[in-house]
This record gives sequence, structure tokens and C-alpha cells, in this order.
Amino acid sequence: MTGDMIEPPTPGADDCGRLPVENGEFVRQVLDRVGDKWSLLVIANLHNGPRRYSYLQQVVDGISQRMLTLTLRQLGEDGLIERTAYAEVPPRVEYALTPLGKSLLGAVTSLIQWVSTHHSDIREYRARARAGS
Amino acid sequence: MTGDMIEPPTPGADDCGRLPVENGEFVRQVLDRVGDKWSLLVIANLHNGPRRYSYLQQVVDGISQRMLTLTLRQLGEDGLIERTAYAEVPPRVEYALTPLGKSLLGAVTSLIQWVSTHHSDIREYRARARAGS
DNA sequence: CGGCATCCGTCATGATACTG
DNA sequence: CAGTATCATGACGGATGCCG
Repeated sequence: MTGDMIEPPTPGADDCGRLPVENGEFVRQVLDRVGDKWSLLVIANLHNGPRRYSYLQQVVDGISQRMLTLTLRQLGEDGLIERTAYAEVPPRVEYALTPLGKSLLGAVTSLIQWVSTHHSDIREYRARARAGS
Repeated sequence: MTGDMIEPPTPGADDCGRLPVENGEFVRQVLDRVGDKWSLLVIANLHNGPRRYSYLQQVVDGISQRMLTLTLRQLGEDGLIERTAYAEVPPRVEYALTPLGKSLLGAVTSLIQWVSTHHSDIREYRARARAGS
């Protein structure tokens, strides 16, 4: 248990089947946007089909108009969702996942599912950490 | 294609097999931390075993000492990683995923894999959006 | 080597009010 | 209903310097 047998990270060699984590800063940018708190929730809430602006504002709950608008616009620019406006009165606008967006759905739901499943564990750990461990 | 046949979101009824997305604000908090820009990358880079502080600072690449320290501490408080310090000279400190952290690994790698796979698509969409589409 | 504390700029976010 | 515009704040993040 001296730790001496722990081999160094084999300098120069990457981890074996390593993820292309440091694939460049663009990947980081995308990851940052996709991994965004609001983006995740918006995408997740579109997993059952097109939804209206007001609907999203209700279910995401806590998001401000500004953030919802911005998030939707960004997701649109990234080709993850598509906006459809109907020229009616009252106006109706719907947002739906594009094929690209749907391909992301699996990862997003996995993440949210995990959080839903383990949030109590985390709560305990946090409490313990605050107590001084 | 008039869009008139689009049925309303069945007011009052939730999505059928819906995710517990609005499970409370604590889920949101956890999701926010886990979805944090650096957390994802740190967790991903621990997927092959314990890693040293300096190693992480190199591979995450772009993270500052401050952010790495903060991220590691928070992940520790949440019970996702574990810190092990060896009383040697020079000092060596290693971080490793806890079982809880490993359970998150699947979702995290899915997300990162997706980004790595589709970042070029997104790049195109962004360019097109900026052009005015 | 690994880490923490402080200072300090900026940028993202939320609240509010207004428009098509 | 579905946004846009404006403003204020505060959290985030970088740089620096010190400590175990």
C-alpha cells in the first residue's frame, strides 16, 4: 500500500481506449452548450414531439423568458431543434427536435435519468461533506 | 403542410412516459453541477483509473488551477470522486471515481461521444445559421 | 508537487418592461 | 402568445502569490 507500484501515466502515451476528450476546443464549446443546464432540460422535454414556447416555459420551470428564448435560438443554430411558426391568431410557435437533436436524446436522457436516480445519494454525500466528513 | 392537423399537446395531461424532469430544484442543482463544463471532462478523464492532479490539469487543457481545484472539491463533496494523498516527497495526490462516479460514467461518455461524433454537423449548422439561412 | 486565498474583470443570468 | 430590449448583479473564471 505504499503506492509505489502505481505506474506513471506512461508519459507520451494516451490512455488505451481513451475518449477523444481533448479533441480541440470546438468539442469543448459544443459540449459546453449541449451540457448546459437549460439545454439539457429543453431537449429532454421535446423528446415526445413538438412543443410550444409557453409549454416549455412551464415545464422547464425556473427558466426565464430570456433564457428560454436564448436557449431555443442556440439549439436552433446548432441544428438540434427546429422552429415552426403558424400564422394564426393567437400566434402559435412550436419547437421540435431535428434528427440530429434526436440522436442526442439518448445521452441526454441517460444523464437526467442518472440524476433523478442518484440525487438522494448526492444529497447525503453533500451533507456529510459539510459536516466535516 | 398547413400544420392544421397538428394536435394540441393534450392540455392537462403530461407526456406519456415522461422523464421526471421537473422533479424539484435539487435535481436541477445536481444536473447543473454534473453538466458543468469542467466536471464532465474531469469525470471522463478518470474513466481509466486514478489520475494525478497535474495529469488532469494537462489533459483537460484549458482549465485553470482554480477551476480544477474547485471542480475536484465539488465532485468530492458530491461523492463522485475520491482523493488520495500519499505522504511522500515529492507529494503525490490521486483522484479516482467512486462507485457512484462510475455509475455516472456511462451517461457522461455517451454525451462526449456524441459530441465527438457530431461536432462537424453542428459546425455546419452554425455556419449556415450565421449566414442568414 | 499540489493546493489555497485574494484580487479583479467579464459575462452570463434574472427581473422588468415593452412589442408584434 | 411569443417574443425583444434594457439594466443591474453576482457568479464564474483567470492571474498572482503564498503555504504544506
